Amino acid sequence: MSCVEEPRWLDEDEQRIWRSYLLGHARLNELLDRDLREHHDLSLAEYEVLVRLSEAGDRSMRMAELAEFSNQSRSRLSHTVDRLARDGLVARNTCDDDRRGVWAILTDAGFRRLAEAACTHVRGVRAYFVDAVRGEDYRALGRAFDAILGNMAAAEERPESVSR
Amino acid sequence: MSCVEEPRWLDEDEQRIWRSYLLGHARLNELLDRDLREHHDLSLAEYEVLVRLSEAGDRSMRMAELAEFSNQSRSRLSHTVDRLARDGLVARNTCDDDRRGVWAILTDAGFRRLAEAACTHVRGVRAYFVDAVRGEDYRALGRAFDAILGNMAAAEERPESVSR
DNA sequence: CGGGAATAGTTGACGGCTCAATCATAGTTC
DNA sequence: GAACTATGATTGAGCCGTCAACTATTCCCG
Repeated sequence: MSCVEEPRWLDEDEQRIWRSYLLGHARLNELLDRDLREHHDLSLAEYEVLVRLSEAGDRSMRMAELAEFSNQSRSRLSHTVDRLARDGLVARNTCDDDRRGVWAILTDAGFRRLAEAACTHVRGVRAYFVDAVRGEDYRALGRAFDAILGNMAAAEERPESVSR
Repeated sequence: MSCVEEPRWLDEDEQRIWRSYLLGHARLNELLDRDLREHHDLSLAEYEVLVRLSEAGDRSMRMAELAEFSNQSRSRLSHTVDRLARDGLVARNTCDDDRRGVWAILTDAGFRRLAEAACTHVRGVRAYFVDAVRGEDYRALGRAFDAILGNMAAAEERPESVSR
């Protein structure tokens, strides 16, 4: 299926900024992922899961909730937790009150690994992201992504989407 | 290998914005990728390659250069071009003056497919990114990612990196 | 010229992600 | 309570990306 009418194309500035964002994100992600893999044998996705578990009460969370918080599909989370469980960093426990459900639990080994990795990771996030941007622009960046998120959420509500 | 000394942790605002960015990017990317795949059977990576080729003189580019411009490793580009060539959207031509080299060439079918896809894609980039952000914040976002890119490039020059 | 280093690109194995199908359990309706 | 539907999570196939090894060509330097 293709698009029925010409869109408003991006002007030069709009395009330049869009591409800075694309390139910047790609490079940053690559760097942070590599740091975690090299030094701590964790992918960004795995790290994210450990972080969210560590912040939860009892260091545990239901799979569906964990999927949301760690920005992964349920299926992807299943696989990620498989790997983390294989390495002993997370354990699974079936849920008593809803026996379809499963709790993912951060083990002590998982907590220790996270503590080490967080140190490296935060250092990177600071050096390459937070501290690289002027404070005023940093706040603007926050507003920008909040707007993007809000707008996407609103678009999902609306009946006819952008693409045809 | 782990990190030797405590980093300066992110304060609440820094962290909130960092996470907005992570989530916003994840959702946006998902959406744009899905639009391209559903309507035009192209991944974002494939789309990017077609775009860069279409902008080059003669609709063709050396593989190494194309890899840079489309933000992919050379190896990844090889695979991506494999797929595009299999679908007849790109052709390969060995280079006359440097016989190690290969030209990737956008075919007519590739150009047509790109024209269709661009329409959908630009519409999405506009709706979900460019037009979702206030003009002032949009420019700030550009400055932010330019700073991030500049800073990473500078860091690569320096001897000792952030991670240990 | 000859040999070693550098460069262009490809390949294949492996791991991660997506998608659709599946299983098990829970809720709902008559 | 039987049948349907909805929900929570997993599975496996297939595609994509990464990494290290490889081939082929060119460059450099004595």
